[in-house]
Amino acid sequence: MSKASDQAYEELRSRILSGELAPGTQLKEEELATLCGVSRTPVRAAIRQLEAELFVRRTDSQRSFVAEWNNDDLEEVFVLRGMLEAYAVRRAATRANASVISGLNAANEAMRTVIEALDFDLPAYLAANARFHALILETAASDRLASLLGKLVLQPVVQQTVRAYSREQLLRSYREHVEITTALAQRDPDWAEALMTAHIRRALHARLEPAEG
Amino acid sequence: MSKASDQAYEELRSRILSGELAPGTQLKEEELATLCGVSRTPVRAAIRQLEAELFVRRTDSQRSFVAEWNNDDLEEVFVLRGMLEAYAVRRAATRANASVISGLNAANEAMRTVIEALDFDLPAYLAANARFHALILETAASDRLASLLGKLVLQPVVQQTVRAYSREQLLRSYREHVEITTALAQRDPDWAEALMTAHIRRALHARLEPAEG
DNA sequence: GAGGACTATTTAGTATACAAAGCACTTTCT
DNA sequence: AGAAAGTGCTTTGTATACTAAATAGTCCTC
Repeated sequence: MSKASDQAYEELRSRILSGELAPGTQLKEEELATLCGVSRTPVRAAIRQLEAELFVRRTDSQRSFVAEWNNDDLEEVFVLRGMLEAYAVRRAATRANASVISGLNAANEAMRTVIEALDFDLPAYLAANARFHALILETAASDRLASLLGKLVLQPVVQQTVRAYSREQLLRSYREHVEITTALAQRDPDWAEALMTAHIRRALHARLEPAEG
Repeated sequence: MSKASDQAYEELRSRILSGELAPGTQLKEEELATLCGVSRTPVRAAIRQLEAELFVRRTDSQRSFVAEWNNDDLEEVFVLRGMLEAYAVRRAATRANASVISGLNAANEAMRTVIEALDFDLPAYLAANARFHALILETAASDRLASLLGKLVLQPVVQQTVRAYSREQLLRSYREHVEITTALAQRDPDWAEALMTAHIRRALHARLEPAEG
């Protein structure tokens, strides 16, 4: 995409994530065009993109709304994401080199630093987490897999998941990342896959049952 | 989508499937607009749709080309499709009712009829095959899963796969469908899943090594 | 003759005006 | 009063003209 399309996309995406455009809100092209300071054309492109990424749903009569999430949707996304990320990490295990491993270690260190800090820096945590998963996906070297996962790694979901985490759960998640990294360094696809499956599954349950700590 | 967009989409899709728009061909909006008898706007929408479905790939500089397929791409798609269809049939196993089972049986019967006929009717075979898989997907009742699989059930691939099949292989595929149907009727998710995984995996190998019969 | 920059041509992106389709409200008929 | 049809308003779809970017081809320089 180009300038105006990107602008519209970023603008809408961030407003959806922040909740300014709440779930269920109807997205009207003209209104959004004014909001983003571009014409309807790039707004249309942005909406279609967000629709492909499941941030937006479309009715039969072609009207767009900010997607709403119930527990079934949530479980569905986590299960699918679990399958695909497990496959990704399996592929990554046979492709990871020293530079990948050190990249993963760096992301893990960043995450630990955030967790151990006195005031919790959510954006930094999310960035480190995203870097870890993105690096694995990149190492898996599968365009199609990346394209599918792109539609499932839904930031609002992850965000809420992290909010629901206690510090102990965050630490546990960090340790899982470290162990996955070890499995990759050992080039053990089975180990990596099993760990990733458990990792994603734990995130689902953390999200379904609010943290107790 | 609406009239012009649909028209452009169908037009382009069928020309890609037929090979008239060969893999590697650059898709130029203006040219295609003339071809489809609509303006560039709906053509753009159609191209983006085909891109999401992986029929079309896009370069960094936003130019579009008909996707080319090598064996790695093929394997990747089959593996991903295998995972997702296995999950679909697992869900379907707990949701299938009598009407679903009879629908699957009908598709299977249609497939058998085509295989046993003297001159092989490829479109009829593909239709029966598609009906079987579509019905399972529908029974799985997961919008997101459907959306992901929609991007992977690539007709050109399936088409070539069937061409590569010998009559014996076709019969084997038919029998697998029958057995999957039985597993669903028994509401046995594990059985259904294992069968589906094997079914898709066999299709991959049939495609990779041309038929000997 | 090769490399690099400039220009022309091709192609995609954007804005805008107009057309068509939905939706909601009102009004009318039973 | 309820249902159905009509009408106007809202929203999306399409065409087209214009803008920006990228590519390829040419010419100049070394």
